This record gives sequence, C-alpha cells and structure tokens, in this order.
Amino acid sequence: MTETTFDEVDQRILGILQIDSNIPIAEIAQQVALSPTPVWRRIKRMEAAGLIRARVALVDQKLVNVPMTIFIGVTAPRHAMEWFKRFQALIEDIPEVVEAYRLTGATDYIMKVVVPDIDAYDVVYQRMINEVEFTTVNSSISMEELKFTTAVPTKYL
Amino acid sequence: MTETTFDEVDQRILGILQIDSNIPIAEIAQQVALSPTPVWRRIKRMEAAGLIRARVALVDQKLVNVPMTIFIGVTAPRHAMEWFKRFQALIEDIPEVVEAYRLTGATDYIMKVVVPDIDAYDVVYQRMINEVEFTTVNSSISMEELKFTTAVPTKYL
DNA sequence: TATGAAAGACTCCCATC
DNA sequence: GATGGGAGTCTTTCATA
Repeated sequence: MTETTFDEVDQRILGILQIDSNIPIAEIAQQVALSPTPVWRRIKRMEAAGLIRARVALVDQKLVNVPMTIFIGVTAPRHAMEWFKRFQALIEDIPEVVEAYRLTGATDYIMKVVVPDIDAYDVVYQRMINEVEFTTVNSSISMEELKFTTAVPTKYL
Repeated sequence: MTETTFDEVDQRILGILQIDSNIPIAEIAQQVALSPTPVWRRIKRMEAAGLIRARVALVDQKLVNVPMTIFIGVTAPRHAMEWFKRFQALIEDIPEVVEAYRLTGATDYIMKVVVPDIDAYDVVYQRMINEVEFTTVNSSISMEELKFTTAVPTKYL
C-alpha cells in the first residue's frame, strides 16, 4: 500500500488555485520556488487524488440578476427515510437552492437560496411547501454579504 | 449610452462555465450551436461586464482535512458602526470563516465555518469571543451536506 | 528535483464573407 | 453571425542530469 502524503508546497499550490485556477503553472512555480515541471506533477497528483474536485467560474450574483440570498431553516414532520428522500429530491431539483445541510439542534435543515427578488422567492417557497411537508419554516433574508469565499483553509492538510 | 444585454445563449454559456471553467471554447460552441469565435466574444464580453468574477479550483473538504462545517448565528450587543467594523475585520481575518451574512430576524449574523474537528472549532470560537463581544452565539453542526453548488441559476439573466 | 526541448492544444485576434 | 488563418501562450510529455 502506497501512502499518499501532501506537504506545505501542496498546501500553497492549493491555496493559489483556490483563488485563481487560470494562473499559469510557470507563475505558480515562481511563487513556490520550484520549476514548472514538479508543480505540474503535484497538481496532477492532487487532481488524481480528488483533492481538486473541479474548476468553475464564479459569477457576480447581482449582475446575473440573483442579488437576493435567503436562508431557510426547516424542521421535519417526521424523521423517516421516505420523507428525507422526497426532501432531498426537491432541493436537488430546485436550482435556486444552492446549499443545504442537515443540522444538529432545533433546526433540522438549513438551505441557502438565491433569487432575483421576493416574488421569485415566493414561487420557490410555494413550490417547496406544496411538494414536501414541513413542521416549521423559518426564512431569513440576507441584507448584506460580509464574506463569501470558496477557498477553504489548507493549513490542516 | 450603450445598453448591455445578454440573451439565452449567454445564459447557457454561463451555466456551462459555472460547472466546468476549463472546457474548451470549441466544445461550448458545439453545445450552444455556434462557432467558436462568437462564443469567445461572448465570454470576453461577460468577463468585461463583470458577470464572470473569477475562475477557481474547488477542493474536496474531506480530503483536505476540513470535513466539519458549522453554522454560527450571533446577535450583536449594540448596533454601532464601531462594533461592526471590528466584527468585519475579525471574520475577514479568520480563514475558517468562509461565509458571513447580515440577516433580518432574530439572528443578526450567520457565519459558515469549516474546520477539521471540534477542537479546531473551539480554537476559532475562543478567538472570536475574545476579540469581539457578542450577546448570543448559537452554533449548529452540519451532520450532512445535502447540496453544495457555486452555480447560481442563470435563467433570470 | 532541475533543465531543456518539442508536440499539441487552446487562446486570441486578425481579415473576409 | 461563420470561416479560415496565424501568432502566441500554456499544457503535457519525454529525455537527461
């Protein structure tokens, strides 16, 4: 069995790619004080290992007309697999739901929804409560985005 | 004044790039039934307009050793600019805080934090309450990520 | 790991229809 | 908008040290 390990250089490369994935390898090589070839090999290794999942374009929410972010906390009427499956299918099918998590505590699930305005939100909301049963639904509108990054800390790697 | 408009083709191109930003222009061209040149021009136009903010690498949270996601809801002791500035600086300075929003409702702010484990979370937590005052702090651990995408709906564009 | 080199892909920008 | 062409960059691989 071959153990796969990653070092501080890999951490730094990941950190760079999480900010800009289009940066030329030669430039990354400069920043980590290596030549391009080994940097290229390290990136390939991290892709193969699955550390790097994808390279995506991030859009400006306001400019693509989905300036409104809403968090919805819900509780489930019963903790049964059948309900969960329907809930899961629902959120998967609604593109406005960009994130969803099952939580500890009083709120069973939290969802993050992006829409153009309140009217569009109500359409999503109506659809949700029509297709799946909830005991409580609690919506909080985001008035301001203070921080948003897809870059997670790599220092723990 | 020149009005900048975007059509359904732009929507589709954005949708594609939000899933994979490394896909060759020639392939996008096929998918939207255009030749590469106009597709290239459309992408440049959307970049210039700021619709496309960045191209980033997404990493696997578990594989980079930050498998734990925690949501922290807080209320502020006073609604003063001085407090807000310190709070803002705090979250900006903590890489484990990947998202933060000011909300309507009972919870003033919600933060999303990613860490390796509970111990690492406590380090972040202690630092936060040491550096900034909060009236209430409410942490919910994510037991399961049901959905996570950086792709927002483009149909409203 | 570094260096050098070479092939190929892709981007980018022409000019023309 | 389509086609075609060409320069240039970047990726990818290999050979050598």
